[in-house]
Amino acid sequence: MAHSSQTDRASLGATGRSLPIALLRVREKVMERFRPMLQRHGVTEQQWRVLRVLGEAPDIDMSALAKAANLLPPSLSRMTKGLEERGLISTTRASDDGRRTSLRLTASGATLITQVTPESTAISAEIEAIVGRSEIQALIDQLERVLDALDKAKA
Amino acid sequence: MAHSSQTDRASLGATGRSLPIALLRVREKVMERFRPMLQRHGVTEQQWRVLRVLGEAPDIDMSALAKAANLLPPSLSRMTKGLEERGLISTTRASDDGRRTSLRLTASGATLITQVTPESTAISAEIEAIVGRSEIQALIDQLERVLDALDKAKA
DNA sequence: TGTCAATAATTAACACGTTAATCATTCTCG
DNA sequence: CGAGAATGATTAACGTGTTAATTATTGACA
Repeated sequence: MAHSSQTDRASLGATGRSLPIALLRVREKVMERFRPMLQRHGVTEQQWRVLRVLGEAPDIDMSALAKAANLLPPSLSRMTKGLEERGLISTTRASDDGRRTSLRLTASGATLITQVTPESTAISAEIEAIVGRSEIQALIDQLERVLDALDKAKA
Repeated sequence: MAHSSQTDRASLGATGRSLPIALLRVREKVMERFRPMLQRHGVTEQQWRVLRVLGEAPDIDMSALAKAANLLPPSLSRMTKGLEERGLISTTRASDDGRRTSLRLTASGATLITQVTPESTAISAEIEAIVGRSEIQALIDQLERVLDALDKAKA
C-alpha cells in the first residue's frame, strides 16, 4: 500500500474525473504550501490577496477591489472592517461619489507586505521547482483560455 | 470597451498571473453554471458531492467519504447531521469498529440523485460544447499531473 | 425639479473552510 | 491484563462563500 497520502482517485467511479473537482484538488494542494506561512503572519489567504491588490492599486474602491481579489462584496465588507481595526488599511468616502468607499494601505500594512512577499515568492519558486516552470505557465495559459471561452459564452 | 463582464486581468499588476488565483477563477466560472440548478434541488455543491460519492460507494465511512468528496471531516460531520434529518442518508455504527460511522443513501436520497444527475450531465455537456471536449480532457490531465507531482514531493 | 430607477456598499442568515481541542474506541506492548 | 499511544469522529471558534434584502447616494428624464 504505497503512497497512502494520495487522494483515492481511481478507487471510486467517474466522480473524480470532473473539472470542478480537479480544480479544487489542485488548488488545495497548492494552498497547503502557503497557508502555514500566512498563518505565522496572522493573515488569511483572502486577506493576503486583498492587501496585495491594495499594494498595487492604491485608492481602489470596494467593487473594484472585490473583483481584483476575487471576493464577493459581502466577504470584503466584513473583512475590511477587521483589517481597518488592525491598522493595516484605511478607508475614506470618495469625494466625487458618496456611495463609493476608497481603500488604501497604511504604513504598517505596507510593512506587512514587504515581510510576506519574499516568503511568498520563495514558496512559489519551490512549487515551480517541483512541477516545472513551463508546465505551470502552460497550465495557467490553458486556464485563461478556458476562462475566456466561458466568459464569452455568456449564458 | 468591449466585454465589460470580464474580470479585469491585465488591468492590475502581476497579481493575476498566479496559479492559485487562476484555479480559483476558473472554478468560479464553472460552478456558476451548476449552482442555480443545485439550488433548485435544495442541495449545495458540497452536499451534492457527498451524495454522489455515496451513490457509488455504499457503506463508506466518514474518513473515506471526506477524502473522496474533498471535504474536511469537521465539514462532513456538520453536513451529515443535516442530510440525515432531511432523510437523504442514514448512518450506523460499524459493527467491527465502534469508532467508525458507516453511511449510505436512503431511498429518497437515491431518488434525488436520479433527478439531479441528468441535469448535471447536461450542464457538463454545455461546458464541453463551449470549451471543447479535448481541451477539457487535456486540462484535467494536466491538473492531475500537477497534483501527482506535488503529492510525491511531500514537504 | 421631483420622482423613480440604477448603483455602491452593507447587513443578515445560513452553509462551508480551517485549525485546535475533545471524546470514544481500538491497538500496542510490557 | 492494563496503561498509554493511536485512530475515527465530533465539537468549538472564527473566517469566508453565497444569496437575498436593505440602505444610501447618484442618475435619468418626464
